[in-house]
Amino acid sequence: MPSEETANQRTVPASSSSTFTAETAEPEARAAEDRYRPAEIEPRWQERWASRPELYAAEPRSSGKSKYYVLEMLPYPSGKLHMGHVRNYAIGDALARFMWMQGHNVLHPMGWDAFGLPAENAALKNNTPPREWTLGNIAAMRSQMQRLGFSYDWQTEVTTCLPEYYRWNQWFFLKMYERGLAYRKKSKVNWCPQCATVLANEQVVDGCCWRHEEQIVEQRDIEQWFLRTSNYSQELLDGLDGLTAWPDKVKTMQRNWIGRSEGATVDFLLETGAIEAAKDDEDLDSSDKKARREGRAVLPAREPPAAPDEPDGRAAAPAAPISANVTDAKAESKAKVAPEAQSVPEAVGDAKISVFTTRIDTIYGATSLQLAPEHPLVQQFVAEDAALSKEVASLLEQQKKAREAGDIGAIEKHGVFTGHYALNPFSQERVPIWVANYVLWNYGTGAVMSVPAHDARDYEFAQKYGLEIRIVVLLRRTAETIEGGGGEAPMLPYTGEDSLLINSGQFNTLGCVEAQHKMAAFAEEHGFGTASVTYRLRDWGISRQRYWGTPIPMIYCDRDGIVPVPEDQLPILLPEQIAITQQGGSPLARVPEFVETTCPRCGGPARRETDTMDTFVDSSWYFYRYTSAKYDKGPFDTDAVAYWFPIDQYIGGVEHAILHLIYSRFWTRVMRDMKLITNDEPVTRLFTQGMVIRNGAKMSKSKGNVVSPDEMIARYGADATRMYALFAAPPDRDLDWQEDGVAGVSRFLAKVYRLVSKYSVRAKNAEFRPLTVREVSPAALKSLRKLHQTISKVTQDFGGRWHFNTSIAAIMELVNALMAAEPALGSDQATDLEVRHILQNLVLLLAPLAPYLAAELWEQLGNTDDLLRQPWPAFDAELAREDEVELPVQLNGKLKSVIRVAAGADEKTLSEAALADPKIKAAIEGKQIVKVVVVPGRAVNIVVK
RNA sequence: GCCCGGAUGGCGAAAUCGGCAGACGCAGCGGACUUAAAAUCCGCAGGCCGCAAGGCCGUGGGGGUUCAAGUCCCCCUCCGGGCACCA
Repeated sequence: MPSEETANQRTVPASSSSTFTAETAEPEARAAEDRYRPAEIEPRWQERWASRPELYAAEPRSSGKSKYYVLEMLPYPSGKLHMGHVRNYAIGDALARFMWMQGHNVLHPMGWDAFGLPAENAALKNNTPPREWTLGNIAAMRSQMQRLGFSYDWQTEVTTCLPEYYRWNQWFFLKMYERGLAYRKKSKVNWCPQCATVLANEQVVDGCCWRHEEQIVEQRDIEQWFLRTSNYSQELLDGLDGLTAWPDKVKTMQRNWIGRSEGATVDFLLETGAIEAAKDDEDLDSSDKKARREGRAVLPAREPPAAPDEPDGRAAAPAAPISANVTDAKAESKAKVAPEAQSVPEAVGDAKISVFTTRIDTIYGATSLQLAPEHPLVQQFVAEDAALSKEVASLLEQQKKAREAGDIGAIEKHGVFTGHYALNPFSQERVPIWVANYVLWNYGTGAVMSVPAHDARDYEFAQKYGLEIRIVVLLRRTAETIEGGGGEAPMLPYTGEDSLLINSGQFNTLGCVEAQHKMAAFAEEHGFGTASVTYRLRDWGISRQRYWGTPIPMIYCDRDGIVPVPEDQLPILLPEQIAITQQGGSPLARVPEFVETTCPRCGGPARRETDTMDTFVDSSWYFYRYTSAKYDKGPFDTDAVAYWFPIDQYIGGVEHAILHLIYSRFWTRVMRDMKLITNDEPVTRLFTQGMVIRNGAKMSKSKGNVVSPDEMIARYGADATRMYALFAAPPDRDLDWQEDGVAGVSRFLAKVYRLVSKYSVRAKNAEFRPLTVREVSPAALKSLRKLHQTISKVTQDFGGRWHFNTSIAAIMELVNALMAAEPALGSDQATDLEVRHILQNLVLLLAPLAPYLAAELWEQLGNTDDLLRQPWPAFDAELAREDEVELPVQLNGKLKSVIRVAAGADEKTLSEAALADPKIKAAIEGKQIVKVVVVPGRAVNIVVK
């Protein structure tokens, strides 16, 4: 038997000392007495791992193992990792290593979100080309990651600023253009007059330019490319219900962002004669509005109609038929104008005003209409009324100011009567048309009906301007007569069961909800409205007037208008020799070699689009590329994606809850509709880790509370740094960085090192195999029990809640227990087999948490194969079982004593044992026992009086 | 204003199903080893009263359910985050 044999091979007689020490004759023995030196261990293993790039590579799809794709959000290559990165990656790495050990085929990649403005700023500051700066930063950060020992497969590395990657951004863009999902239109952007350039939203701080703190950022209308995210609003919303393993918080944020609102659009006819010219002059924007109002998606003016054979009708809606002719004609004429010179004339009018309302049931209480200052009809009114024009300009200015101050919610309500009236389609009542600064042009139809009695905002406005406040909803229980309007009106917005309509013609006596349905149906029947749904989610403007991004593959030709770059001409390379200056506008526009090209259609001279894409485009699909990072026939190998997707676990900061995570859900659906992939969602499980804070604030340079990972590694080692990041708090909560805590973890690792290396010589004598409870020696039983209890605890934590802090605490307890049991373990009371079993399993438990130390000790225990592919320790319930347990005994719910009883004792035994306890006996002396509550395995409570 | 989180010793935290509140670690105190220090090891440690045995109080505050509440229910306070004249 191996156990006997190895026992005989013991090199040192156990009787030589009460605790076993390896003899100095052995070379390992000197190492064994040595201290834990991460500065020596870690670089040694880094070198060994670096020389074996296949070590962390996923196995072939045919491996037969079940796949597990674990991913951390890719970083922007700023040049240095911060502690937030370390925490994020330590979580992912622990999981990846655990999953390998659980026998999965693991994909665990890393890449770089490498386009973006900081590179241009660095270029300005240091006169370094953005590419050079970025690639240098990547190299530095990659080496930091390697020093931290993360198990990334660097063979699948993705860098978004390289043409091999961004050409597929361009390809996707062309595909979306073909499908009507990419379009160009004029839109408002942030503009800094001093920089003479467009700013990203992130560069606008409290309404001012980030470089010129006193400079208020203006809104300018600029032609931009948009992706039609709004086509997927409903699907993106519905999809959230299926994401059961996403945090509720993130789903709620996305729901808010998508902002679905159910209601109705209702047309108010403009009073006859108001604007002669308006009649029958359906223009671009008004047809847009009409389409919106009719619940259809709006197609842009200048793009081909959507393909009729849409896979499932989800992606693109048909063009609005009413305006198709007009649209096409305009598209024709406009396409011939140079892009810079293009301007979309504002709409000139409509014979009716559509309003979107969630409260059609209150329409009889609408005592005015309020239009947004930008509403086309307002423009028309203004044209013939100079005084009104001034007032409207001032309203617009107020709105702009408020928006710039980021404070649109607190704007003081102002409005002006236009002098015109519309007709309420239900009551035929004349309703004054106002312009108001609180009505937003980019939501709903840009016009609202004002019902002061049942809406707080409308009430405030009506009070101020003396408009009629007409109650049309009563609390049913208080209503006496319909005609008299006797009864109590509900608190402002009320639609509950107890509601009752009055003053509402044929709809009187209905409840609000019922009325909403009936009135929408009525409007539809009579052709002046329809039930409709509005979303807050808007199309995604991706044009950036910047250099360091993906060039948008479009060409402007004087003859042929906007012409997409033919696919076979991709990639459109970003020119690299370019002077970065502070001059405004797109830097690429000043590179003639880039701009000047020939039209793919007519061969004549033409100009390239000089804007680049938002970098969120890059990160919307990068994780698909990891599955086949070197593939060059498409963005990815669809078979590889089919195997690996969806991502099993995605880990990152909650700050990406909306932008990146909505965009990538959108992109996934577009790719699905393109038949590239079959999954609807990219990510099955999402985990958002907490921030790393120090001295009460998020680590940041400006707060001066940053701790550098390099410094921590130099002082305590990568293992201790990582493990502290997992130990100091559960991963979903904010983590308070305390350097003393890192020192504590480091001390713990040193203790493990001493313990294992002290007995490694002895352990090597025995094989490593499972033990049964029958064969273990009495001296080792306690340690083995603790070991298996720990295995159970750690395995549970990894599989479920990810509370690595308690896993680590459990392993610390185990090590403390082993130290206490050292006399027994070190003597021949315990066998080599048992020592090996305990130490080797301890090392396996540590493998995902402290990979360097684990690898080192794994080798000291005589193993030569890779720790990463070892099976996770097997839990033996028999070995873990305690035969005696302590149970609290309460008196009237208060702890009075603790009894030791056999595990699994029945109620009667427990009750008797509790009552026999001397402390309890004394305490209940002379009292009457009302009852004894026994919960086996939990507690005994004696109720007395 | 609306929607999410959170509040437990000097500090980070634990208590997964309602059953010994404070595991584990940090900082602290005492001791062993040492000429000394470092390192290491052992012990103490929620608050108040008490020489002690022991008692009382204690998970942001107030109420409730229960044999039993950090945990469940109702109300409130404070802190963090998201959204916001969204019609």
